[in-house]
Amino acid sequence: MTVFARVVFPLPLEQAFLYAVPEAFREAARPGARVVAPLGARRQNGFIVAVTDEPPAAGIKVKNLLQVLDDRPFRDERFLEFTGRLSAEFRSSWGEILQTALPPSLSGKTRMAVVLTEAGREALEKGGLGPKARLLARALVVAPKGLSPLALRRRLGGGDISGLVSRMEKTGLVAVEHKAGPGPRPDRDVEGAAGAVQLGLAFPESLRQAGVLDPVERAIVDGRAGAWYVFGSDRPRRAAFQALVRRAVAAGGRVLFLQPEVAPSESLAAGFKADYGRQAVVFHGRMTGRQREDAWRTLQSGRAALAAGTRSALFLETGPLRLVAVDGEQEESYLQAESPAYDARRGAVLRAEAEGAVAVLGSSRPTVEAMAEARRRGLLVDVGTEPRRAAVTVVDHAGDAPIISRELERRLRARLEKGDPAILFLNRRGYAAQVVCRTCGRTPRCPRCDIALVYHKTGDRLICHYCNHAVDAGRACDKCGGELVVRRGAGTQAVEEELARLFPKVPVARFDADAASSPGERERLLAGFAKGQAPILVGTQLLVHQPGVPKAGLVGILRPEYLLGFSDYRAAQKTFEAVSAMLGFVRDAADAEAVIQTAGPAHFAVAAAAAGDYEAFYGREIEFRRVLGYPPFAALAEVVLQGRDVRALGAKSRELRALLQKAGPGIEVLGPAFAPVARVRDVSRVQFILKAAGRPELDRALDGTLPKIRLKKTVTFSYSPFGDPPSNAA
DNA sequence: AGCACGCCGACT
DNA sequence: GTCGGCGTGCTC
Repeated sequence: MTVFARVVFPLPLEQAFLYAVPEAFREAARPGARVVAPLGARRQNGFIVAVTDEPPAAGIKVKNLLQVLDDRPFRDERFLEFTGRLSAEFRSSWGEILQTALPPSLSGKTRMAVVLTEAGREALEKGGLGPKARLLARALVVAPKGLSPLALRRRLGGGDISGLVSRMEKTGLVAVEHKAGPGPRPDRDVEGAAGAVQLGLAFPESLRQAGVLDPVERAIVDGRAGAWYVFGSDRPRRAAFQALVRRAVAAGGRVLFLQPEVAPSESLAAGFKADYGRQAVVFHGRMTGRQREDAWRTLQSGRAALAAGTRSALFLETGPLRLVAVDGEQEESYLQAESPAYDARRGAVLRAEAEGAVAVLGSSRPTVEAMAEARRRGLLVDVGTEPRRAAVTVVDHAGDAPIISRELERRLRARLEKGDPAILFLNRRGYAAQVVCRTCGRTPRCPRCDIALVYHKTGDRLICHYCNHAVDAGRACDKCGGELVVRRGAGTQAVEEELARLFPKVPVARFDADAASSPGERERLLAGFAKGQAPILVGTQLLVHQPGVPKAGLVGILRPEYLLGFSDYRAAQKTFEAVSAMLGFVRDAADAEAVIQTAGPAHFAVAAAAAGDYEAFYGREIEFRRVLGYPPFAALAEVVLQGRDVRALGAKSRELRALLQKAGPGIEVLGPAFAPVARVRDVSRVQFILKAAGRPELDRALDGTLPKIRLKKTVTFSYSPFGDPPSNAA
């Protein structure tokens, strides 16, 4: 009887491939084992996801596996099941997900090398080669071990050389060698769980509402799976998470704790170590290979009870999981858009489910999608919201008024006299896009990205904010040759200048992508502000996600309504989130204050954020979603097609539209339209929005149509951390 | 993705 | 006849 293995590869392919398992590998070829298999003309590392004795369907010629790299699976079947569900839900490659779940020491791929043969060397010396072939041979002469096809291609200027190489291989000028992948993993030195858990004086925070966490704690203690949402402000929420971590660790379990950013993960791990006297591991995408390897080894030794990190930590091998926590649920950094696409918030719930652990998401300002589902399913744990102590003033401020209103100026002056620092937020760099042609009125646009260029006073230049393409601001209009004039707009640079006019003696630190382009520069700017050398800090969204910014006595938020202009059904939520996050930089004290200058003070997202009233925001937003049929009341998918050739892109997108419309009743097709970023580095982007009552309808439509469009495409689905609501949720 | 294959125009 | 670029389709 022949045994077959279903194998997935770390390639952007959704399908699995069937291979026959040679007798010698029978024992080792189990789900989760890494293998080398022939795929087309190459040898390719992959992962066994299933073993079966069912013969292949007709028309499929199975090949033998070449090698099984592990004598035991690199992860258990529950982890495999989790990644399988994740890949299916996000329509991303299972193999790519498994590849990212590999410790660095195992992530090496098989290498292919093109080497020059003796005949090739002779031909080169005799000059009997074409120009291109000669260049290739020259590159190989200096590389006796050969070059990978990719490296070779780069050395020859990046063009397609596959035809050339295969011809040269046929004529014996070059040979293509295959080098084996890395050997089996070294044996682990598993110590088993370390000594008794020491519950120090740690975790001093207590919950006001005793008992609300009881069901969650019971599930952790009993070792049951489950999912909950902890809603509340920072202090009670932290207390709740600490209580849950304590339960999980006391029960001998491991904790996976996801955070939106690196800094809180580091402090969480440090606090845990101090409190428990046990190891904790930090993991995030910016670590070096060596650091990742160390983290893996610590986890595999069994000494660490807690792993904290950003979205990539989702795949760490922790040992027996009891709790998967995700704080700051509203943060979009949990979403990975590039292949393999996945959402770590949904991933946390899926992983907990597969491994019999409890998943707990938390935030002080949940996405409405998560909140709605948590309520509907009875998963909401409200740990209480502490009122904000600082005062917030909303100033009605028309778009053409001076950048800094009288009101803000007055309060700034008072702050400065008290020696109290201030932070101003404005989400635009430079001077804003107000460069126009005096004759035809057009705004110059980036020739490659098709967005408005932004005037930067430094160097008197116009700069594209997507690709950094820059032109002289003194040039003539591209369209009519007229004179370009700079109309003063409102970017961070203009704010800085206005401040210099209003407060000539006060140094101002500007923190945006221009002024804070390097980590060193960022540190220097923030240190200057922290030490009081520059009592005013002006920043963009970049500042919001910066660790270690000291809180201020006054925070000014300028034109937050700008965010509402995005063509996205989540614009109000994004605005509420951004304004709330900026308000988080006000010192939590009765004498501290914030000023919001906006042309849309009546908009509920701005008003609710100003009032610190999540419920008010949620009530309005969920109603808006219901009325317009947006998630969570419908399932939505965004399909983005990309291509260099705009005409081909247009033809393909019309074709896709026709296919989608035929695909079924119950699918609403919006588009094609240019994506918000219509062109980046010469690649144009066209998007469709698909709306349907539920996810199954979307999948059916996409299954039958997407494979027929041969273009680079990405699909993003509406967000749902607890799983999709039923189609009739409305 | 990466690779083969086949087509076509350019060059010798 | 080569050579070299490019589009298309497949990989168990």
